[in-house]
Amino acid sequence: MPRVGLDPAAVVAAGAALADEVGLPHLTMGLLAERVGVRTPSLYKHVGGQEDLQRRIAALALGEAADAVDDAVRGRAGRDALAAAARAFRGFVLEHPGRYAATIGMEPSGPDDPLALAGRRLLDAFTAVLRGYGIGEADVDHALRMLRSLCHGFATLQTANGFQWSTDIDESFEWLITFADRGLRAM
Amino acid sequence: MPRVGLDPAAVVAAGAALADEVGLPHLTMGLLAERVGVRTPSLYKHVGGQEDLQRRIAALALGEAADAVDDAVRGRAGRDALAAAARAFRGFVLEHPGRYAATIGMEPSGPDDPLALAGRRLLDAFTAVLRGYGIGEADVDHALRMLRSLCHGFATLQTANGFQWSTDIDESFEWLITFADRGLRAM
DNA sequence: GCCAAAAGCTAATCTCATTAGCCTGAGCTG
DNA sequence: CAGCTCAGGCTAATGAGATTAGCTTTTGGC
Repeated sequence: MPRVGLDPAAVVAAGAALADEVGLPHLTMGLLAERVGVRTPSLYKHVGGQEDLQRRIAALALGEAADAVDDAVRGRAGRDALAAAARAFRGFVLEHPGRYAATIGMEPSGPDDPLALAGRRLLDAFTAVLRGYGIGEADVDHALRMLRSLCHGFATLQTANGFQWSTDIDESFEWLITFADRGLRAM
Repeated sequence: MPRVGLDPAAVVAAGAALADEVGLPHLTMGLLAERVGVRTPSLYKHVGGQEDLQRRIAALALGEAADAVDDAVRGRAGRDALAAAARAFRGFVLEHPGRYAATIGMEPSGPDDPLALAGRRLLDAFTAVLRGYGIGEADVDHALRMLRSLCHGFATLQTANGFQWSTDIDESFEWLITFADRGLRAM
């Protein structure tokens, strides 16, 4: 039995990649095992099971999304920052639909759960965008939720093919950025 | 063997109700069979299988959501209409999270698929809201997608417990309605 | 070289979805 | 009223997937 040299991180990374390829619902332990070159039960030496796997994929995805948004925002402010953040976020979701789907409905088990930390980082990245608009203390949380709903809603609807009719989707997204920017500036 | 008197509609309705109670992922054929008082295989006399069941639940949900939004909007215009529609939509999703979840990622098989018709009705209801704002022809589709992303994103994030921190969620939703209203009026 | 733990594996179990094939009762026909 | 048909139930069987138990082998530290 040649050792493959797996570790939890490798399994999770492979699982995330596979989820992006075949869709989260079709990510099965057997398929993942085949992908990493072991028999199914061997996976349980590295992850606790499907739920644990999905949880770790979710944490990975949120961390990557936070990195992407962070990078995009760095050095920008105002509308530039907003547009860069929104595009980076949507780009990430479209490029990694499977791993992003793993984050939906996943609740951190505690405040030091890696999932919670990654989620916090993503949130902070968007908070930085708002800072450039000089939003009042009382409105920051609401504005954050609005931005998050917009980006999350748009991106998930698009990956689900939820926009049926013909108008160009990228154009709609740019329109939406402009809409949000104007609204925030008008506060 | 006492006949139970099932038909597809009854099975779908029970399935939708059960999905709301236990969550869509936990809706199993066995559980549904028990709920309607037959053995599992008997369900297949009424629906084609899990995928068909979910499809029908989705169509039911979209139709009900369209009804709810339609009713809410009737006789209102402008901000009143927008607020009523948004609240009705979110209310529906929060009250029926399971059946609404069934609609996500579900693509109509053709233009006369009941799913497509129900989706169209829901869309029309929101289009009616926009009419009151006198949005230009070129912007209607974008604005519609924006509203949909906002409502869908907010509602699904809320049902997934995606809003962690403490600020009141209903308050955020009202804030969001105001934000959208101001943006639309400023066009 | 020896030992313990880690990392594989096979075999077995359990839950579900789905299919095959049987049975019956309800309604219609003669 | 007897008999036919078929829709709607049922039991039994199959097959996918997740998971667990328990065995074996490699690997790293002494």
